Amino acid sequence: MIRYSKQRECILNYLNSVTCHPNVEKIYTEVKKEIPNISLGTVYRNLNQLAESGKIQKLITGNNAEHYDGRTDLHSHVICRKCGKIEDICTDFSEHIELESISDYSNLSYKLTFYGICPECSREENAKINNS
Amino acid sequence: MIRYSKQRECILNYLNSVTCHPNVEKIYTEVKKEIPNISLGTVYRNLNQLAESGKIQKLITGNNAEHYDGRTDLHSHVICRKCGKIEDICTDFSEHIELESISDYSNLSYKLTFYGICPECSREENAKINNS
DNA sequence: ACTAATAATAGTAATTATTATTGATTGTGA
DNA sequence: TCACAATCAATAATAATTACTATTATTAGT
Repeated sequence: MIRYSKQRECILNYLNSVTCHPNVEKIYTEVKKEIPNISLGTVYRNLNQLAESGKIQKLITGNNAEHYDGRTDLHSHVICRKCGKIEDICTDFSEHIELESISDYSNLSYKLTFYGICPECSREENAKINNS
Repeated sequence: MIRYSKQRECILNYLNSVTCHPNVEKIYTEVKKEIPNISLGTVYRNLNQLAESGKIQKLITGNNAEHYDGRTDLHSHVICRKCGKIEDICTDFSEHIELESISDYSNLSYKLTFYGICPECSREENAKINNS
């Protein structure tokens, strides 16, 4: 049985209040402002539970640290290869991807993730080249 | 300058000889059969280097452990939500995904990953339901 | 409202995956 | 062949996550 806790509510509220895709550390420090003695384990436990119950989304980014998204609708992300920043992609591809025909796995879903260099990192890169 | 090492060659050979998508531990134990005193650090270092130089592909699966793929062409994977098994998907979607129009990031690429329940895990699931 | 049952918590220890360090060894261009 | 940087094995260190335990808080039933 799942019962209320103000810690979990606070975590969910935070994720719903931002458009970024924070990692656990960021979530921890933000929620700490509301509940100063919250424990990191509590944050992990509740994030997993919220993701399990579909109230938030766990993102797999490859930046060896879990990131979370308050949006639960199907959408894509673009991740910067340099700085690891994550942004939403609004274009919808679902009409092009017919899940049934893909494989013999059941309950199929998909994740479409883009990787690139964000404008800020591109600018830095160019500055470096011009200076050398 | 990159120079030859039998350890790296052995790792690459192993990855090219299998169609599965092993994690570091599996690669380590397999390569150990050829080179018994190889060090785990060496496996990590060479996997990163091989991935960097594009000879193999690092997979981001969410099963908090890196997996690697000897295939370097653009293809998709399907991952079982239960047991974490990874398999190749042959269908090509690239014609549906126009990278340029996606975002203001440069050097864009994408990863399309499917999640589902594999036939084996489905069967287990059904057996469980029938027994209870 | 009171209480018993137990889910959730804080704090901390343990685990797991990965990277860094170090000093010895080895491959390669000169 | 020789000099030297790349690579190695072994091990220590770090980072991310999970597990443990005694305490606190929520909830269902009275």
